[in-house]
Amino acid sequence: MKHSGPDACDAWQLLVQFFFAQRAHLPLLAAELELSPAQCHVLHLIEPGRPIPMGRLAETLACDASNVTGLVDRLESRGLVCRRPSAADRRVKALALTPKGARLRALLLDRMTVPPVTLGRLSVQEQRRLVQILARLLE
Amino acid sequence: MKHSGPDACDAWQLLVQFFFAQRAHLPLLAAELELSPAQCHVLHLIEPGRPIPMGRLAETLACDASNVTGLVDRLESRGLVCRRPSAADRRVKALALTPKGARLRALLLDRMTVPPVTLGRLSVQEQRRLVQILARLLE
DNA sequence: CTCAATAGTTGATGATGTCAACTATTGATT
DNA sequence: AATCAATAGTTGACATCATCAACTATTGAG
Repeated sequence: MKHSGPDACDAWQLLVQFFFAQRAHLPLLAAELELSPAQCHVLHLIEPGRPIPMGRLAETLACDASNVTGLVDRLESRGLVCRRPSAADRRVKALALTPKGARLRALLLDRMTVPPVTLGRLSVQEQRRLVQILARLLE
Repeated sequence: MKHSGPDACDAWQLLVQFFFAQRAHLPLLAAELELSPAQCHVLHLIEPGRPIPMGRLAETLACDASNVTGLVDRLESRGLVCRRPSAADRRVKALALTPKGARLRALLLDRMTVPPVTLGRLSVQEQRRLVQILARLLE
């Protein structure tokens, strides 16, 4: 018994293709801000004013906790994030953006969300449809 | 003169979000096949029966040529790809999949293109629309 | 109070990625 | 034909990414 029809497979295949295409762009974009792709991902996940425990970060990144330690070490040494011991549980350390980190994050999101020219080939109606569909995909 | 309207920006933002969500899945999926994310990308780019020069690979991956050397060294030592000197230009080496490599690649694509459950939430009509839109985005 | 479980760090190791320097080959200019 | 800059790929040095195992500190259940 098949869960997804041929159209779902086609769509997914295209999304995977899109994913690999983007994967190649990220290092260049990151380098311009003197970040690595992994650091971009971390910065992307720490929302301003919403500190996040390191453990949750490891979970979202699907990587080992010790990897997060190193990643954060480097970001912290550049003054982009800071570790704050949690009041509720003294084992956990919450990561917060410094003002400098928040500015860099904003710049990063800004650069990343400049749509490529190909998006301009779609009509406004198609763009809206795409938004609707993707929103349901990600919810 | 405006290049992209607000809808294009929204759409792109969602695609970026999708990208980061997928990025976290890849290492797990790759590990099941005893591959790294980078190796998945390489394998994805070498189509069976269509050898590709190492330089082109570096270009597509947007990374240094020396990086490709190491990447290919490891894949070759596992018998997944082989370097073939080009007849036309003895400087270039074309990468081809071995039968074993082709099988692993097929397995990889198979696993990657299993649509996530969220795609099933879309109607078939929406799926078709998504396919149409993405196809134009990637062409 | 004890003790297993959890959050994070450390150290060892391998993979990824860059850069600079190198070899071999190519192709254009003289 | 001889030269020489440009190109394809490799090598070595080095930083980063990522895993694992072992460790410390803290928590929470019994």
